[in-house]
Amino acid sequence: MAAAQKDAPDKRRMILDAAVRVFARQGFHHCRVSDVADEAGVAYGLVYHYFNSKEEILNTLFLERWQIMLDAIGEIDARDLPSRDKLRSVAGFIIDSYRHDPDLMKVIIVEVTRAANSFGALHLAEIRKAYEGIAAIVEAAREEGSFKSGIPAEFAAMCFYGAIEQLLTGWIFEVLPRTDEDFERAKDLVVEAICGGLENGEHAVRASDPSSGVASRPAASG
Amino acid sequence: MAAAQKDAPDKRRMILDAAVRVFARQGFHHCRVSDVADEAGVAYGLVYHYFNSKEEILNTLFLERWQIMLDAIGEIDARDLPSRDKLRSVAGFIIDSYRHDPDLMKVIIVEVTRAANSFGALHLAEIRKAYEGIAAIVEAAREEGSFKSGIPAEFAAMCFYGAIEQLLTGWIFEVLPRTDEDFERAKDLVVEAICGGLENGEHAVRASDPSSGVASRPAASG
DNA sequence: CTGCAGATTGACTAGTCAGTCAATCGCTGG
DNA sequence: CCAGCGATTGACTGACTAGTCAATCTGCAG
Repeated sequence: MAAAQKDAPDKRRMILDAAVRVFARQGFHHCRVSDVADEAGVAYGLVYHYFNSKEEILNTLFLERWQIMLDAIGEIDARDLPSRDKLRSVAGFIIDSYRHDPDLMKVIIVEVTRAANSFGALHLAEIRKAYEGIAAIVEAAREEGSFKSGIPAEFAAMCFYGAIEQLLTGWIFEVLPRTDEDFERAKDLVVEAICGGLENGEHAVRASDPSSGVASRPAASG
Repeated sequence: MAAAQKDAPDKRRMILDAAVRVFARQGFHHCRVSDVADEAGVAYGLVYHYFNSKEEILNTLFLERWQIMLDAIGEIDARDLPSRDKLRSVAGFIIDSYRHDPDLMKVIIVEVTRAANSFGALHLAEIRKAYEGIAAIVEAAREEGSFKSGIPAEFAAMCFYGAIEQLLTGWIFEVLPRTDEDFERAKDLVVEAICGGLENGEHAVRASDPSSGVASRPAASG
């Protein structure tokens, strides 16, 4: 029993950690279960001793990490802080998650978060909770008047989360620099961009009437 | 030759259109080439008459559409408009692209844009051009002083594009409502959120207009 | 020492599917 | 009417791999 609780979780964890590396390197669909087993240094069959399928490994990885994020968002929301600082904390948490384990975040974003036909659909409810957690922060800000009432909280949450996920994607694809300084700066910049806006407050540039002829056509073909 | 330009492109186009539907419905990895052939109403082998591989179909779909978007962004940038209106046009174009052909945009976002290990990496340069096109608009705004100089144009472009892509993802996953009105409103809201920011300018407009239909998305869901 | 139970092994099976290819179709020009 | 050629067909193959399973190992309790 002591062995069962010392060795067994050990190998299981080794398999999960190996899977993160393999999935991140080759992609879930382009790797074999034997790649994971080899990376973990265990026999092929042992993977199926701990997991029922290849997919279950990915599910486990996602759920483990996502729950941590949901807990973090909930905890941040409960703090007594200005709304902007709460969003800054959320951005900081997600960015630090990437910094701490880029492979895992890569796998979650690439293989789950955007996989509308497989894992994404399966975990839709979980993914949604993250939006809702952020929306709760925005909603409180709207009610207290610090955020615009004209932008629905759920909509604002999507924009905010989307901006952050795009930054992670930029790092994953190596189109954005990845020094410690870049990560730290990004935390502040993304909050400034979304909460404060891109426009200069001083100039107070008024946009033209949105219903006017600012044409946008998707160039219909076929 | 008349036949070659009338019939041949016809079947080819039927295969491409069928592939969009099948890829969107089942996902690129979860469908068979025979599914595409069946959907198109052609024989299996004909797919390989027009395309060298299953992947080439996806590449073709992506490149066709992405080029249209790059052209649109370039054309919008060249217009004589305030920067905010340019970004409004870009957002409008992308959102209308989704509205016009949701399956195609779903495939592009789900199978290419976020597929860091396969197609995404292959088309990284193309994807990047979109960021750069948006960044050019932001950069002009910074130089003329209407946008904050403290937020790098490339960074702002990532946030802006990320917010839009997240909206599309929300529609794809059906977590956001998809009426015509929702699409139209989203165009203005995303620009207001990113350019104007979520925060209230100077004064909190607390109990100004609670009955207005602007903020009418109930957050009552559990 | 013995036997159980869970951990571990890796060869094997069963099924899948991308891509091939030889045959056939159908148009067009001679 | 035929020859030629691209378009079209769909059965077939070769390669791949997720998941199974019977054998083996290991630690421990009796």
